[in-house]
Amino acid sequence: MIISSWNVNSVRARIENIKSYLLKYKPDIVMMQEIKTEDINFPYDEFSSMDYESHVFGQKSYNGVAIISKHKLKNIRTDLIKDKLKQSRIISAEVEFKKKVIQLINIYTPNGNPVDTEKYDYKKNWLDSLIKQLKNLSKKNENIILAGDFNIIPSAEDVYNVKSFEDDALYRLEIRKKLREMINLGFSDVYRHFNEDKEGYTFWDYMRGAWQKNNGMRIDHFLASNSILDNIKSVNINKDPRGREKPSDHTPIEIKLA
DNA sequence: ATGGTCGACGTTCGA
Repeated sequence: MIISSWNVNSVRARIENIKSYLLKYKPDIVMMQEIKTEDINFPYDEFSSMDYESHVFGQKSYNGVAIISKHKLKNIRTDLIKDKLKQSRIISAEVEFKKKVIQLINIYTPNGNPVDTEKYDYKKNWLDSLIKQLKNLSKKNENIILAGDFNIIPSAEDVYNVKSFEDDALYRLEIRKKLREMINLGFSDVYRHFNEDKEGYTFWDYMRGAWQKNNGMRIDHFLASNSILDNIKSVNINKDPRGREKPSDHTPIEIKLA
């Protein structure tokens, strides 16, 4: 089973790019972020005609997350985080795999820039709320896959020019520590589990020819409960969609379960 | 040097 996470930067603007990806790589489940639309305008029919069911937590113009799946998903939840601003940034669902119920949690963490503003505080509070919830959920179900756009660069080797990011909301020590807190609850950064020091960028800005110059960063992640690591056979950052026409600024990261 | 580029119920904001 292939599970993919992809910040699509508008599901409607990206629909042809997404369909090409689904046709070519046939992921079983895609956890999407930044769909940038209300539920009512989500392209349900496009995906159902390709045998995907859709579960959507949308929002007008900004944010929004969704999970599309070829397998039946259960217990869809969008209430896992107390969000003062009521932004649509988290959706979870359960999928059964080899007699195990795996809880899939799809997140779009606030960007947090510029630092030392209410935006930065919102990111910190949002992450604190997520950590608290993860702690609770881990007690109930030891099989959790948390994926999405974390807007966190884990380490210096995960960004093209660390000097310019030292005081950025994606890399500040305080923010990296929150990722560490999550991992310390009993999770692994799946990409780093399989790749000790290999570059694994998932995002390249539209500006300044970042893609052509490979000025990227690794901010889209899969965290998996250590108890299900044995079921994860591989991880792949699929750079194909980023190089196509009308790309998102992010590219999908995929894990294979068996 | 505050540029550059995307997307959205856009004439500006968020990334």
